[in-house]
Amino acid sequence: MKKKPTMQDVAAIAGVSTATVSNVINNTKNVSEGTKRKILDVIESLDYIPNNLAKSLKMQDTKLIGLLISDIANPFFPPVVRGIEDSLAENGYNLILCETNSDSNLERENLRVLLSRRIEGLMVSLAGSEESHFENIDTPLVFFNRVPVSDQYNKVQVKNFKAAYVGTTHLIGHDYKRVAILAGPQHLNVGRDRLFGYKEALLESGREVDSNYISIREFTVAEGYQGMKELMDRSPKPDAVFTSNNALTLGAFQYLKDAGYRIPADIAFLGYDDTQWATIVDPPISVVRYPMYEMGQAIGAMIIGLVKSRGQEPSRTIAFEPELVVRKSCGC
Amino acid sequence: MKKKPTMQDVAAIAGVSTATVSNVINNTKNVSEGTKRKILDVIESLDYIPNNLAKSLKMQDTKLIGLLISDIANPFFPPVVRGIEDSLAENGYNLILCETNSDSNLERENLRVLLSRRIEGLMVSLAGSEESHFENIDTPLVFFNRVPVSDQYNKVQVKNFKAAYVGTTHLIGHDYKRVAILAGPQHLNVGRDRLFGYKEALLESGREVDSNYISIREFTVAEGYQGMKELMDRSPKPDAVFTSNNALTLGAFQYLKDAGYRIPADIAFLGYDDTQWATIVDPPISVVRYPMYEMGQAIGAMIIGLVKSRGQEPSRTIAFEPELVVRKSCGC
DNA sequence: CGCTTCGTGTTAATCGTTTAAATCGATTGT
DNA sequence: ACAATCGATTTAAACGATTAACACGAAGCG
Repeated sequence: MKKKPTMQDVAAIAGVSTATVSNVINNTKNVSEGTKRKILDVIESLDYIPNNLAKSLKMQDTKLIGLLISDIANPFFPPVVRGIEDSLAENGYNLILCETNSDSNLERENLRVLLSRRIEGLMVSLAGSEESHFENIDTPLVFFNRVPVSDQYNKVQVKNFKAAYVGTTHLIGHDYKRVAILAGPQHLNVGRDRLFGYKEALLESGREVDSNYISIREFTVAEGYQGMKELMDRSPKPDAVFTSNNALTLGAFQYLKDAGYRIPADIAFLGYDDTQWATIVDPPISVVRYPMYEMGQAIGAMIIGLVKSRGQEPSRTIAFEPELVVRKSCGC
Repeated sequence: MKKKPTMQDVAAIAGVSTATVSNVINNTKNVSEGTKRKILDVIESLDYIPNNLAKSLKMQDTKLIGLLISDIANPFFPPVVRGIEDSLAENGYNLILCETNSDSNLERENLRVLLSRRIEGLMVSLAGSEESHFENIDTPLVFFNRVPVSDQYNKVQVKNFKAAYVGTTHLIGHDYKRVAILAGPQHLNVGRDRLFGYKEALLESGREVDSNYISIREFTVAEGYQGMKELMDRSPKPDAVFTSNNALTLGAFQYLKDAGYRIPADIAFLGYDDTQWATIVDPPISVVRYPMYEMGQAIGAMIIGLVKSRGQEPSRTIAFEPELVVRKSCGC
């Protein structure tokens, strides 16, 4: 761990000034072939790597973008993050990752740290319903997935309402009589909008909304399991269910298996997000899905755009279309 | 995007020197209650957030740790990264994530930018078999998952040999006659060691190693599918298979389902890594697994330890024990 | 009363770059 | 022959923090 060589060192050994060294490194001015060669040789022999902190300080840019999410282990995020990373890398930016564990206080703290690191842009999937700490930051900001309602912000979203609407309508269309939903927390847009979509589909086809067939749960596997059990304990039992998040889907499916229900004979099943296992379970399950990698790319592209335009653009929202993938777990 | 206030600004408005401001922010010297209050007020009113670049430059530390992996969308990584993040956050470090897409050239490039950002430590799961670019860096370094053979490095590993050995032995013990393996690339330690473990188990129990029952494949779902097909086209067919990676497991399982084989009646199945779907497929599959989150924590703890001891410690290797989880897909 | 000690606060150098402005010798044009 | 121009290089001032060294008035002490 000896001290790393600096540009001063390079300059001294090559017998030139730091300005010249800087100029050959960045190709920013003409330097004679001779001195250029000499400098490059010294750089090589010292294993000199420029200090980007100093450069960033002087240049007022860091090529660093922050990402603030609840939990990378949530299967929704990895493909999205992959898309983001690819987008950023293409533009020479690096990603600094912070997890909030869905805790708004941690979110606020992490936000401060990121800002003090002078990130040039920030992408966030909200921890909770608290969003005031984002109000006056003057760093380009893109929300995705869990987004605030206010449209003063840039967002990359999913058509949550439509996803649930399309899914529920599909089930209704195949003549299931008692369509249930495993819904998410109502303080999150993703929870609310999907429940609304479900209700609207019911109402539009002349059905009633029966709260017995609605279970509102946290977005976890365990809650999905419990929620599904709760729904199947109703009498009469629902004959179809839409699980409005991937964790809920997994938990619900597990319960139905454990309890010995046959799908779709006893109950039709429509899940959320096209996870790896959707096609290998028995029966392969139908789902409402989004192009997650592409969403990630869009998020990355949007933040880069904002950074380059120095935040002059008006706020935009991109909303991705859901796609219904019909397999064997419900009417088809 | 107006210019952010600096410590100079705060000092000027509060009518003190920057030294004093710095001292109240860092609690590093006694400052009278009065001036402290005044300074804090100014900080508040300006929304002043210290510039960490300047601090890092002066202090020669960044509280930044690099992570170099092939692809966050590989289901192995998310839980590990979660563990790493938690470990780092606990110690006030941030994570900067780079993906190599398993390309050693990209790996080398990313390494350079990370070093130029003056990360204090680096964690890497190798892109390929090329590792020379890590040879002379004097930044604390921890390899995990895909690691170099040389024991001059710090590593957090998995007992790959043992995992395959234990798995294969289990299958042999339940009297399967023709135990096959879906093995990984032999230029990676994880591919090699698992194949060795399989062979060793066979030999030790007096069996022969039959290359007809070995399919060497890339670690992808598609290759798993093809590889499984290849194995089932042998005559006589294998009556048990060990799939030595999670992607291979998924692909292989998919093929067996598609081709209509019954598990374990037609073929016993032993998978790798305890993924979310292992328990909901039919039958629930037995697997060899590792505590991924805990591995992540260990990796994080190790790099922090190295950073704090300034790299004085001798190289260490931590190797996690595999655990055999027996479900319904093979003899039990 | 003179000397030290103490509590607060300031001065100024420093970290490692970038870059506008200055320097300096050689070349060019008239 | 002399000014103007040009190309290559250097000088030195930033960027925004930290901190050793110093300054200064008040208090303590023999």
